Amino acid sequence: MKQYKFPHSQQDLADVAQMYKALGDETRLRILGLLREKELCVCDIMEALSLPQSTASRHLAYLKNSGWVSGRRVEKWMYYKRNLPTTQTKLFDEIVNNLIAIPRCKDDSLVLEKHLKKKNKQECE
Amino acid sequence: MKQYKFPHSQQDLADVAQMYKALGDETRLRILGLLREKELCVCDIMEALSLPQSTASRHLAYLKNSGWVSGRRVEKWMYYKRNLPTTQTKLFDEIVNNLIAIPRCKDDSLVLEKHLKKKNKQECE
DNA sequence: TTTACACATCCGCCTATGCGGATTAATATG
DNA sequence: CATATTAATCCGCATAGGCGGATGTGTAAA
Repeated sequence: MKQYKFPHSQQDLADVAQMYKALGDETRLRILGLLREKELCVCDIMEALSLPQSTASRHLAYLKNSGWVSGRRVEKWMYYKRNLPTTQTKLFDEIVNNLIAIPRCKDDSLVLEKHLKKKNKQECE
Repeated sequence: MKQYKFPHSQQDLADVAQMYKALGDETRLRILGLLREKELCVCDIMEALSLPQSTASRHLAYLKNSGWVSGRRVEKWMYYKRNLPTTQTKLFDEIVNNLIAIPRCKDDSLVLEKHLKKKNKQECE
């Protein structure tokens, strides 16, 4: 899996989908919830969520590769923390509104416009 | 798959994960992009994105079951439109901040606090 | 009721991804 | 080097979910 960067509003569609994919798992959401404000090592997360070590580590790797967190080694421990966005942020409604910032989606809209203009009340209504 | 409702800030963790899962696919992001402001029928989406009919229909069903869109039949056509959130919205940074509103994540935080207090500088630092 | 159209669902196929125990790797410490 | 600790990766297995052609369903018109 390639590396993705936060934020994603100007990136490829695949990158954006990848970031959301990372949020589409209960365990990863719980981990992100813990990392909301604290930097934590793997053992903290394991114990707080009662996860097997391999499970905790695997999900942290997934979150890291999706661009949500980053890790640094301190002696024997790996500490993970959120990647903070570099731009101001918004939310759910914005999630959809911001899709227009993705080149592929912008192209799609143009195609749709052409299509709607062409059929122009001939079909579908 | 059970039905989910927008917005999800007070719902079960599984519901939240399901909504994000729906965003974790390029085709569904493109479809949501088209539905940003217009109500469209399946054939519009098929043609705008050059998708086979079964593919368009399947993704729309997924988006509907995840709570992102709703559909209504008008004669032969099925029109889909976004489900508008009922509360004000924010974005990426907020996505993580809002995890604390999910009961399971809140519980997790309490467990973590207990854990951190217990080890209290005995290990890991 | 037959036909046509728009759409939903079924189907087989294939890849992605979840799980957690076992193993490997990295980092101390003796 | 031997050992302990922490975390990453490997492994086999199971399920979710992507794909698109084929088939089924609802609606309308002839």
